[in-house]
Amino acid sequence: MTLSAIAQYLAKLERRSALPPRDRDSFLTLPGFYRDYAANQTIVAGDAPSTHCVIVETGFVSRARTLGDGARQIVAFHLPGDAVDLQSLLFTKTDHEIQSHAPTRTFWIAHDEIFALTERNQTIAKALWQDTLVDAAIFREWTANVGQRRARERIAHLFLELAARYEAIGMLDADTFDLPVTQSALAESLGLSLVHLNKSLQSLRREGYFSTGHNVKLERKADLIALAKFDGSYLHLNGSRTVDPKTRATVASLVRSIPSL
Amino acid sequence: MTLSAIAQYLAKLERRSALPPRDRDSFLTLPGFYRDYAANQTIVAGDAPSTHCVIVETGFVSRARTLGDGARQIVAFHLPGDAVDLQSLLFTKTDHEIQSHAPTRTFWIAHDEIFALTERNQTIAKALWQDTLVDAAIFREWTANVGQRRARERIAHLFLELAARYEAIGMLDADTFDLPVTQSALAESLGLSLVHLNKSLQSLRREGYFSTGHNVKLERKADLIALAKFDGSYLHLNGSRTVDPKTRATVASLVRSIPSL
DNA sequence: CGAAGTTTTGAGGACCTTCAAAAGTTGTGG
DNA sequence: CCACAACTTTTGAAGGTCCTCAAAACTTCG
Repeated sequence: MTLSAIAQYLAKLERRSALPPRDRDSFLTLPGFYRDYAANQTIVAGDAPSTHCVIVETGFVSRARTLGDGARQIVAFHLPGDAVDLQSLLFTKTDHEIQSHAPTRTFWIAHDEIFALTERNQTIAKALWQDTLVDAAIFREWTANVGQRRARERIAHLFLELAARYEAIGMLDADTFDLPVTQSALAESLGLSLVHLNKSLQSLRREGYFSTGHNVKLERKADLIALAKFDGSYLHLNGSRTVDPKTRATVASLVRSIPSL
Repeated sequence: MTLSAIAQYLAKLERRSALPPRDRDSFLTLPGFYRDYAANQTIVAGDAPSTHCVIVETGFVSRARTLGDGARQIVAFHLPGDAVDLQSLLFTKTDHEIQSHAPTRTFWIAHDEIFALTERNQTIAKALWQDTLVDAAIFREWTANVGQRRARERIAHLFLELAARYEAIGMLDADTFDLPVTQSALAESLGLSLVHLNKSLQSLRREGYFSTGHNVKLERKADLIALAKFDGSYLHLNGSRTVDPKTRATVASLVRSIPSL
């Protein structure tokens, strides 16, 4: 049994900070509608007006930015329970394309419904804001990944990120996860040419780091972590804002005591 | 006369959506303290607890992520009137270093003060959230820049982004802006080696695209835009939601009074 | 079984990196 | 105000990573 999109998304938010039961209900009753897509379809076009927030219930989705000359950079992959489009909640236009890579079921919530909810519920507003900040942390990590690592390390890093995120939603089984994208899409997400991505993938497979098919099985996860120098804390998957007030006060006073330079 | 850090930041927020006068006041009276830094100093360490939000009043600041092997990726530059650390407002730890590249004056506001304000003021909460979303859009664009463009185009793109952002705060004068960073830092922001950055810079200068010193003068801006395929809409500099024109004019005139350094 | 899409292979060359050192610049103290 | 140290920019050269082009092999699906 698959949980509804909203329930999955709620679970994701609550992994970071729990919500009171009443808030939970008002979240779960947000009105919206479902929409299904086959693989390789455009869910939101690059220049579409931004009116709804899309949550993935099942499937696999990418967000891409198309540059002037036709080059595309995939800037995020989204798994079940991810909110794809909160990034454009406060803008009138999306600035990127959303695309399905596998049969995908989405739930659509009008922005106005979200505003109505956040305006009367601080806790939820904060949880949503936090979620967009986690996305932003992932964007930064991707910039670092593409800017500082070379092909094999980039691949390893991406696979480890996906494994960690699948694990968080209970969909990592024996270090194996779905990756229903073409090598061409992988290349676009890693800033590599298709040919070079292919050869790098092969060399990693040959060395037994992982095997790939419709899914990826990490065979030598520890070695991959070492190869990519992976540190998944940027994913903020475990409760991060559970700081007891006493600690907070102590830290604050420490900071205050640092003299100006 | 330079506007205070908060006033500059408020002006930045209001360029996107105007605030009612009362909200403006509660924003401007946020308590905090100033801290000054010489060039090339660490403002926030990579593993520091996240307790305050830092606004740049004057100077030039970078945010960088250090990878396991010592490689660094600068993921953002911040100009006067930018809030550097809103990205970690809802986390307990920063995951990046903040560094000054020129003599810099910062204003520090405790997170708790910001929470207290946003909890009683929806409009401000939304404006701050929106600001973090704009930052995220810039992160995405940087990923695309590093992933899809080659050295000369990357440089052109970065310079055009900085020019647009300086222009928005009234600090672009004859297509000239301050860039008080070493080539080494530039290289770290663009995912290039120092040597290759240097040679690419030289070739662009030789062809008359721009001249550089402590500041950058874009001599052939239109050609640069074509070279980089630059489309600055991701910066969300002009009112993207609702700005009442009168307010815009007021703010603009305030901003105009900020002199160049 | 054929058509369309995807992965793989090969080869040549461009882009970019690394290493190492020289030249130029900035800041400091005598 | 000069001299020296530290830092930054520039140069050269060799080599690796990665890209482009082009075509073959493989897979998927109607």
